[in-house]
Amino acid sequence: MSVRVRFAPSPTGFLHIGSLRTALYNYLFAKHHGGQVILRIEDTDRTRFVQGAMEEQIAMLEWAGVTFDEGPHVGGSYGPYIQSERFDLYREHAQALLANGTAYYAFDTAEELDAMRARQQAAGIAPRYDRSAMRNQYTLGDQETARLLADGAHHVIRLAVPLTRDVRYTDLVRGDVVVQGREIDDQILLKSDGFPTYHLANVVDDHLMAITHVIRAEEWLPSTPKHVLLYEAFGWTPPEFAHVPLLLNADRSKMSKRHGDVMVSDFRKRGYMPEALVNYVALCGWNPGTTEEFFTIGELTERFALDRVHKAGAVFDYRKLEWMNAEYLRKADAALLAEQLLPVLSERGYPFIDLDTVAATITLLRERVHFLADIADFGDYIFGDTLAALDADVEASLRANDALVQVCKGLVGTLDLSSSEAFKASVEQHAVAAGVKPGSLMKPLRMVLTHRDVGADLYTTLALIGKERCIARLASFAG
RNA sequence: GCACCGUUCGUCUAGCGGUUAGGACCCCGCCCUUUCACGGCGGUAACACGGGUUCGAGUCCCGUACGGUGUACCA
Repeated sequence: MSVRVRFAPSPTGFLHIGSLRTALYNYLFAKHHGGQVILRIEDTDRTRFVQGAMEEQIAMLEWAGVTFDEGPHVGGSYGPYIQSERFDLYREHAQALLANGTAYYAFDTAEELDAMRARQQAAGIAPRYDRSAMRNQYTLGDQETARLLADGAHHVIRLAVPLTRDVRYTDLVRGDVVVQGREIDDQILLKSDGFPTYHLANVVDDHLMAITHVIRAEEWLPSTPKHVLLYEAFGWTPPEFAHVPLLLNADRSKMSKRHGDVMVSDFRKRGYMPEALVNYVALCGWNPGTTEEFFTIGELTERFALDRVHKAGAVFDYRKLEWMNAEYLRKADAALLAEQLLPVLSERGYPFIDLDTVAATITLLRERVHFLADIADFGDYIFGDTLAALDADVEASLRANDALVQVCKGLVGTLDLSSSEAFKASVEQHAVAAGVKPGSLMKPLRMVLTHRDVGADLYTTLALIGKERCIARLASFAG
């Protein structure tokens, strides 16, 4: 049987970095086995729906290179792929459960349920739906239930969890998991508004869409027994489950907004390359078993296996991500990067610069920065005509350097940028005349010409700035 | 509280009974470079604790501690 996995986000906002990783693992696993990846939108909670969230999430996924074989945006033969368009299906299936006695009607109000929980809490017992004390099909009887239903009373449908047995399943990441039935709540399947809960919709859809492997985050682990029970109630074979570890904040809590950027769009905005983000995130919880750590998404697909997924959560290390982005920045094609940098440059008000110059600047400076856009700042003395203001003290000490002033003056007429050697020779000539070693002039010269004390090789930098602008800068300093 | 899951350097991790416990990020030192960075070399740093099992345990078992997740008519 062909592998079919699904990524099932709910359209309540932007795509979380953890969701990206879950989607990625699904994608890698399916593609590794030559299977299909399905996108399904779980919008059964009408109150949390956010307009445009689905499109945003798809866009971010595609930016990262995670694509789908089926989904609301590409179609497929198991649709519709949006749960709100499948409501009849859930109702029918809930009815089937009612008919075979694995589900029942309940009529409790929110207040009654709150009171129940308060009582349980006071008594020091676990809050769980008390089937024998609340207003439901069991306590009311079939006749009263039918009457209430006929009256149009608000009701829900709950799963009748068998109290006396264990529920067990094998998790592909964690191994065997056993939970006692009495620990599992009588989960609501169909809400009083007629909409299904996640639990029902998820099981029905996974079955109907022929999903073979459910790969999702660890937070779903505690509710998996309910799902296993649902498959049983329907008489279906459950899919394989794999619960992948969470991405964590530095304090080891579930990765969240308060501790830094968590939306994929944030990372994109900050200038991360998708290849770097995917590579890094893949390594949070999975490794190939070797010491290699650079992988394209294709290589990840080749190597990925669920049995090499780590069990414990991974603290998200922004610094290592940054390092990895820098690595990708150094290896990427300079011409391609130049095209990406061009709009940034014009946004910052630099005059039009030809692509080759931008590419050459990127090649020159990329190993000194972590992000492509940093080059726009770092290379301001190449891209712009005017230099950043000089610190007053620095300027004073520069002007106090007689030899430097003298050399700069001389260079105005004789600066030779035809080659590195020619440049050095022209500096040397004036340095000797001024009675100083040429080497001692390199730093101050850089200061005069770029207003920076650090940078790439001076000759190459100057060549990029161009003779004309260099001479103007020398003249403005020495003149 | 209860249930489930987890626990190797600060962080990501390798390890699947016998290792000087390896790699990467970070940090530090040296080299390269009259700058910065890259690069190269080297260094600091970990098996949560207690019992077993075994000739031998980071590796297997049981406890304890700590942490996380869940405990909704949210997903």
